[in-house]
Amino acid sequence: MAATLSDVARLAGVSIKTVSNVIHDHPNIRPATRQRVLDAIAAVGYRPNLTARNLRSGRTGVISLVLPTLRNPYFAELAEAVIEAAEREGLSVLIEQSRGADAGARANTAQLVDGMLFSTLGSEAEDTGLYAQLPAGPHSPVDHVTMRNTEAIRAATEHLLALGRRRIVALGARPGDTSGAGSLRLLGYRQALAAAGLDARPELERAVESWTRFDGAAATEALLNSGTPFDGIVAFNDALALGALRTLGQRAIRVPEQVSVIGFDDLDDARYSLPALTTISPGREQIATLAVQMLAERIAERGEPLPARTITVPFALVERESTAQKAAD
Amino acid sequence: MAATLSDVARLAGVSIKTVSNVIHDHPNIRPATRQRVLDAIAAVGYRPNLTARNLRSGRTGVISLVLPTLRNPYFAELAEAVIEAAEREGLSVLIEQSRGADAGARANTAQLVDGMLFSTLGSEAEDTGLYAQLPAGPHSPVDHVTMRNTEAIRAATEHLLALGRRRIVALGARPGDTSGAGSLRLLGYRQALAAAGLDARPELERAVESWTRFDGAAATEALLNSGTPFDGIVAFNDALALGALRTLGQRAIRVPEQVSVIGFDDLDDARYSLPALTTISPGREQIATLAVQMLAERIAERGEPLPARTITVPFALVERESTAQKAAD
DNA sequence: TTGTAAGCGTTATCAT
DNA sequence: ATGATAACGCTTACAA
Repeated sequence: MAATLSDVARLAGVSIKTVSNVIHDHPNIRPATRQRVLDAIAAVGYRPNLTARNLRSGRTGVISLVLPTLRNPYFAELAEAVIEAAEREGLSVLIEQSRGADAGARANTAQLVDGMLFSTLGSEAEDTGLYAQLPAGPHSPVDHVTMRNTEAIRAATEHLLALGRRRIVALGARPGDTSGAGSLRLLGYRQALAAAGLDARPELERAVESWTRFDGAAATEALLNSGTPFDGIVAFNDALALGALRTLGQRAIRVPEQVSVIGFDDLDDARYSLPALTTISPGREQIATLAVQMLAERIAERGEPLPARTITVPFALVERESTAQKAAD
Repeated sequence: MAATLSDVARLAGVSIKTVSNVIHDHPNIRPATRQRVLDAIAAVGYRPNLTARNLRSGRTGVISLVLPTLRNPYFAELAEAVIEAAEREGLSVLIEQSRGADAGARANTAQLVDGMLFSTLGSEAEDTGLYAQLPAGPHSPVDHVTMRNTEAIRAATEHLLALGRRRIVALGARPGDTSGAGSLRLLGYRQALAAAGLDARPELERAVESWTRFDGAAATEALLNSGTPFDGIVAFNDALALGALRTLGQRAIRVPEQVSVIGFDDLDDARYSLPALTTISPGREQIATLAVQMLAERIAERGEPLPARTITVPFALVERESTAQKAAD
């Protein structure tokens, strides 16, 4: 149905090579010929067939982004950042939902894309940045753009300490975790307490099943019911913090007057919660940009396998209402 | 680099046609031959080249979803639903962000995909379901899966009326709107009031710039400042309703005791707000499923252009805390 | 400056 | 039951 190169060539009375030359702005084309070709292109409404071009070039201009779910605003905002970064590199993004980046799920579209981005590598629901890999094989090198999990939560905790908080809850610890964002963040919390000369209190390290608003609300509920006194909450992500705010609101506990709350992720939601949530901005745009760039490099260097690289991006603490200074202090 | 059909054929000592036959489970293959081919496939780690297959078949197995932004949970949840529906049809989804489905943006990946889904057709930021179209041309027929905008808001308004509310605000009207979801929903609101024998009060129809949490909060602020008394809010989407809840919370106005609030969209957020938001569930999964199916049909019927079709899906009213019956009533 | 022709990896039509 | 071989639409040496 669609017009092809030879349709155009026939109409213009030239060879397909000449048409191709015009399309690719090759030098050495007589202006008259060029014009004739352009007219023919317009006349038949020619659009290059990208599939054929892809077969020839071995590239598709598409990368895939594998993430657990778009319903989680963290991943939705990450996806948006990736799509924008990819567009800047002239790449389109195919989104694939998959818990745990199992090879099976990858194989799905692996032949269709030039490269793949994973928001999480293991089966842990937690994420720490982005992984980039060519679709080549399971053993090809993986680049990683990550964030300063430990330092950021340490800074968050120190922020509450500086406000005079002394009974600070770590919301989001996970029992058996020894790796992943959870344990890195717990470490930062403990470091901050230790540096301030405070003892770690196990009853202030609250475990959750998953880093969701629901679990944040439930854990806060349980915390209140336990009677353990506290005056600050360092939540390991914004969803947990927003859940905590909900429970505190329900129980009529005032934030920030009675309890200071800080999150991690800087979701759009954090700006509109009541009160607006102080949080760690992990550098999402930069993570997306760098991961896409590294992947684009790998795609370009096809054949010369670059060694796996890891980049860590800086974070920022965004102060909002939930940790505002108490008026009477 | 990757093994091809002829690599396999050479190793198995057969022709590529035979290999292809084995791959496609064609009949009439001697078991011994089949086994030899399968062994060869395993030996060289052969994976079919999808790009070549696409060129041959004229299909890519990819559709694109064009939407304004993933940061808006409405679109993120819609995207998730579309991706899941597409997976069921064996399709992958490429996400493209674009305000207003201008032809320029479409052309981008049009050659790469078998079909396109738009969450909004005109330049209006509002959406009403999904539009489905082949990448063929701007004049090809467009299918539309939509929701009962008017009936749903009418039901929402009647829900508040049934609770005894009489001064019900319509939050989300837009000044010059004569078409699109906004005007359809305003119509439903007015119908409900009229049916209840109530006069429409212009001061209760509150305009907003955009259907965001921010504007919902601001409009509610303005409403309170205006001194206009009201006891219910029908928000034209959940974002507006959540913004309203924020302002009401800040002003210590109790929901649902003093004011009942109902939204539209049934976002995940609606479940976790304080109080949890009563809302209209517009049948998002069904919209996504039907739109993908219609598109898949069009892709299959390539050549026999089906006429443009429109399907309207049913809605449901989801009762939560924000319209709970007042205890003392 | 332009044309001819090979080849990307498949699928599918013919023979055999 | 299997093999040659011609497309699919494009890019690109190589010729002319």
